[in-house]
Amino acid sequence: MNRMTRSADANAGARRGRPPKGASQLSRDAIVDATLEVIDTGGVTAVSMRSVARVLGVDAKSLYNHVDGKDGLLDAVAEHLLGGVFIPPATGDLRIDLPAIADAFRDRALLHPEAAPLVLTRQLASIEGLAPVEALLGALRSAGCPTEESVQLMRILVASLIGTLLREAQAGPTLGISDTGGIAARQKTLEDSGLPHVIEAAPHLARFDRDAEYEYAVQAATALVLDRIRASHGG
Amino acid sequence: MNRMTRSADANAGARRGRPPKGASQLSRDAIVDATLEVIDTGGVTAVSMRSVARVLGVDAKSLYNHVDGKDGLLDAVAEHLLGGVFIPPATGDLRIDLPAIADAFRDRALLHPEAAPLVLTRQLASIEGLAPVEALLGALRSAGCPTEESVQLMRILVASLIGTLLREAQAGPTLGISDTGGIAARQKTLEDSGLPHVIEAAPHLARFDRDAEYEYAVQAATALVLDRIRASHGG
DNA sequence: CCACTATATCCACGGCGTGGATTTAATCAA
DNA sequence: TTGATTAAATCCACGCCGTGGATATAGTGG
Repeated sequence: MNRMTRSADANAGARRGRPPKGASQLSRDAIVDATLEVIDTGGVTAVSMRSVARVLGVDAKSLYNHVDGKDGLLDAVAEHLLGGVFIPPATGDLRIDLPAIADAFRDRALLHPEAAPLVLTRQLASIEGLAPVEALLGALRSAGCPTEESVQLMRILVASLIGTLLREAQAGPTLGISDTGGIAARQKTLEDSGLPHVIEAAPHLARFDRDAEYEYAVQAATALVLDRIRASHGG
Repeated sequence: MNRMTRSADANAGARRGRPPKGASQLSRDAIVDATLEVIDTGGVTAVSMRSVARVLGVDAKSLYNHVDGKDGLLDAVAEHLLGGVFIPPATGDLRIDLPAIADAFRDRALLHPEAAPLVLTRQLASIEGLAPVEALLGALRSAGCPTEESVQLMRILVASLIGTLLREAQAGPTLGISDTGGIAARQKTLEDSGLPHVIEAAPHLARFDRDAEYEYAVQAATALVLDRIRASHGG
């Protein structure tokens, strides 16, 4: 499962100049892959020019030939993930198409859970990652929603999707199994807050079902859009 | 506008032991204030134990007596901001109370724009910052919404508010004045995307009116809640 | 008065991002 | 073919960073 195994590791006293033709070239893609490996292992905070270079068996400064510093590296990772969102063909039914777009985005964003904050919070200037926007606009427009309102609705949908996924990603690798100890502790904390409605709702607040929350949010957002469209051009 | 001006600056060869009674004691609040100063000046990335200590005219390790490392420092800042959310008394009308809660949260989150990501993305285990949750639950419950559904709706509201404010904060200090050059450039980029609906909507996508987007999002979220409640216990 | 604890500084270590110099190989112009 | 240019790599070094550990000073409780 190594990278192309340039040398053993840690890059001890390697060749000095540009690598000969046949030799394995460092590439932007390989760098992004290595970075994702680091992220999966130790989280985003474990990413450093040096740690990524170490995975590749390469000098840190070599990365600069393919990527624009650490920030550019993280941008590249976000773009790579966002660019890989696969949205199924539209059916023309918003009740199907909106959830499908959201699902595609979610799948990609949570593929590498530790990398989710990157995907969800980086604002990239690039063209990559526009596919979901295009798909959402297409779905809304073909449902009869005028252009400007489509943009507004699209923004709301994206914002609440991002908010929902951010929470899901931050909830950690809690798989909902035998986390009951954590739940009980959380509930106790909430009950100690002294806030009446928080106390009343503590059992529900302490619990967290990733899929159920996501489904509920998507369903609500879809209903919102349908209402808006009905009210706008139907009434 | 200095901190209490312990020494001139950079803390050159200061006293060595515990400060005498009358002398200015370092405090958690002073540290949080200094951190916000650093954030306002240079963004979250400019925060370091050393930079904050420099502002206070103090050794970096002194901060550890009041704050649990750098992560604890940032948590303290987030808690401080979240704890200061002031929510006006409820009127009983969701159409007024929900926007009021959102406004209070927004005001506080954008008070220090560079610190917004902290407030919006940190998950804090503490009791602080539960006020908005309490207020939202109270508003929903007193509108007749059952406990569990109130929790679900509250989560949706929080998620979309966070998503919206995150976008607003990331949009940078664009004050909407004479940014037309940037708008035009953004529109050009979008038109080069090759995506038909993006191209069609480019003029709207390129533009960004902070307040208008926020108002629209809050209004939509409020409408969503009203519909849900009507459908649920009214129908 | 003495032990203990709280609060401060100083020192030091290993890791970080990256500017700059150097080395090697590929590529292109003549 | 040959020489200049460019691309891709390593090495070196600087000034930051978080923080572990030692030390010093002052308050505090028996």
